[in-house]
Amino acid sequence: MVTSPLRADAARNRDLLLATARAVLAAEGPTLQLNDIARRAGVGVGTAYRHFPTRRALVEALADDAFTALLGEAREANRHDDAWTGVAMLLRALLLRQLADPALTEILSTGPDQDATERTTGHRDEFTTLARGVLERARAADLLRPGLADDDLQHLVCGVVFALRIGDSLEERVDRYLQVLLRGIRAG
Amino acid sequence: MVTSPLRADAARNRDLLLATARAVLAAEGPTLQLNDIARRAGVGVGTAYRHFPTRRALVEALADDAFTALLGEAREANRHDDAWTGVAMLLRALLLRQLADPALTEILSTGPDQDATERTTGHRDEFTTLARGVLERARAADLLRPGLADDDLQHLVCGVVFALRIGDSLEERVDRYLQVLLRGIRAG
Amino acid sequence: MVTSPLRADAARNRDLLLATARAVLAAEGPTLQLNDIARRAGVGVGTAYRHFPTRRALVEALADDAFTALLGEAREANRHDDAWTGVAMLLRALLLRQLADPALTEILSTGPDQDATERTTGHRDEFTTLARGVLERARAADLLRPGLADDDLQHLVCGVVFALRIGDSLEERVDRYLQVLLRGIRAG
Amino acid sequence: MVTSPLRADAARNRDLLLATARAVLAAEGPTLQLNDIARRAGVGVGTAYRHFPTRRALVEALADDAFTALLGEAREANRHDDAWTGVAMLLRALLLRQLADPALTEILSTGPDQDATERTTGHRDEFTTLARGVLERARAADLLRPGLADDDLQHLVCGVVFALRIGDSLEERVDRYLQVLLRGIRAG
DNA sequence: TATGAATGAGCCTTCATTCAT
DNA sequence: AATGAATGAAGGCTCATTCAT
Repeated sequence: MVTSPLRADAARNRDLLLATARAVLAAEGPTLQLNDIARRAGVGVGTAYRHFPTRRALVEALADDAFTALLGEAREANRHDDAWTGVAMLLRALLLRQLADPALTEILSTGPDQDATERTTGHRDEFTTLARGVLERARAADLLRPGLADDDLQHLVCGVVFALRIGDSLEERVDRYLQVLLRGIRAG
Repeated sequence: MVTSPLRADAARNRDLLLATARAVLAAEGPTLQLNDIARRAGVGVGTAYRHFPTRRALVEALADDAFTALLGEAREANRHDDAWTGVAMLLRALLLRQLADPALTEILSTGPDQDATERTTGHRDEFTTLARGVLERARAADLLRPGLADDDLQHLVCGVVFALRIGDSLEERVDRYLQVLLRGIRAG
Repeated sequence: MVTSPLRADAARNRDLLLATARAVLAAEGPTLQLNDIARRAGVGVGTAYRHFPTRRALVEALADDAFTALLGEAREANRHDDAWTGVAMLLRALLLRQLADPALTEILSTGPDQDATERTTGHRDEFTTLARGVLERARAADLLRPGLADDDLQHLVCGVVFALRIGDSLEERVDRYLQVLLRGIRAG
Repeated sequence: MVTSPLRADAARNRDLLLATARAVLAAEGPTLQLNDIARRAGVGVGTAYRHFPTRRALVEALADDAFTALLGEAREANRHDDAWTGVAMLLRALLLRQLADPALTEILSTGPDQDATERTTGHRDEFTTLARGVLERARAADLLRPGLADDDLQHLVCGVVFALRIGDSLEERVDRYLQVLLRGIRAG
């Protein structure tokens, strides 16, 4: 079954809702209210529910661009000659993409069983595969602290994101925290 | 003026409410609702509000034991001969206490301006002082990665707590993550 | 922009709420509770709040007809040839409209700063202007006891309404009290 | 049955409650809350309820002094040589006492059937008798507008009180409004 | 398909009153 | 007699979701 292309007006509404939700998410934190988004988008609640039957579906749609970009960066990390540089690229991308889009953090911090769309599950699987590649290479070269599972790394990055969001002046702390993480997971 | 000891029945209710809240917090996450706690404790809503006028007051009361214990451990870390061991003791205590009591994480992850009681503000100040002592000693011995502020450390530990809570089998991951953090913040 | 006409069902609910509120107000005094009105109207609370976001908005809507009618009568009073008859018409209308609709008394007895709608503020302003016209004409002809401000008159009528509502058999006392007032404010 | 004299401490508490209630009434309007009064008086709620089992009982106790003083003035009015002066004295006293003590207005604006104490009922009866005397004398001398019942006068004064309380700068309006009333009720 | 009115469960909070201490 | 903790009905309001138009 192929998803039928949206009618022009339906597509416009969908984009409008996403743009509005993104703005609200950035400005007011992760308490998305479909009602509120619909009103601000100048669209009926019913329309909002048609496009995004659950809050989760909306969050996934919001995160989709960031997730796609992240996959591209993960592929690049995988291709890089130097194994450790690959790890650094991967984690850096994972960190920055989440900082730039809180919706992505919500997706990555929760289980795949909560995914509303197959698309997100697919992204998740692909990312897992790519990350495994990057990390296995590093492990093969004894660059990674022994005992760290792939999931551990992903969780730790989420943790760093959380740590960064606690205080102010986030931007100037990003590299500091990233270096701590990288040094911490490195062998030796 | 000394706070008068509670009447026996009042003390019983207070404890009942705290125990209930602790159980709910552990089982269902940080969405404490005073009404709900009161109902589950088999106590009138009014009683809950008398003891804890706001959600924050309840969380602080919940966290109080853990916070007190943490202070004791921080003092111990401060007294330890070896500066680096002191740091490890401090961060380990900070990590374990939060894992054991989610209320403590809420207190530590939010601003002091939200504190409802002076007692909590006092704890916070004392912890800050103790931590500064521990960390300054380590800095004086060039044991700590340059550029890390005291707050950074506290935030990073909160981040590790967050990371640990994302997945399952939390206990077996604790030491792994803690080692990553310690290695990451160590100089050299 | 014209206020769009309500959908048929919305209009029905609005009218239902107003009718219910009017009945309750007449029967049980000025303690309007939105929750209660909604329940009695057989309508969800949310519906009540959608139509009347505050108690004040409801009271203003209730008083609207009476206020509009009062404005008509005030215009008529203003146009009447005889200045004193104009005064009598004005005060009589002010008195009778309040007796017929307690909501109007609430509006007139409280400050314009509490108005929820511009419409009510507009009514209030227009009434003030009309009343000033009527009273100025009477003052110019030395028919009004010196020293009485426009506001005094309005307050005194509210006072007479209050006096009438204290006891029973209201109707037969109206003219008596009105005559007392008219004689009292007349010069000489 | 004679009311037993209060123990000294009980009398002290009673006075304390009354003084507090009077202050609150003056400062914050007629929404007396027994709980609140008790707390402000530094007395247990239970004690407040012992002394004043209902809100009404408290209001009556509050009004008692004013009511007693009013009776004295009514007697004086009754004794005055000039019948019309007697009326003026009576109404003036009735007006000023209410302005000075809102509790008195509440008593006078409600039915005798709501009285909690016999004492208040007695006051009410005595006042009625005295007022009847004053007014009958005036009627006998054809000084009073025909058709006005004793109750009408009392209600009208309550209305004037209400009118005075609507706006600001109450004091400077008292005499103006009182003159309106006196002129209005006078024959001719 | 789009709309937005309607719904009502459910949370927060207050306060009059009772009753154990 | 005094105290004040406990109670819980009740009111205010929000918001996720459904459904008539």
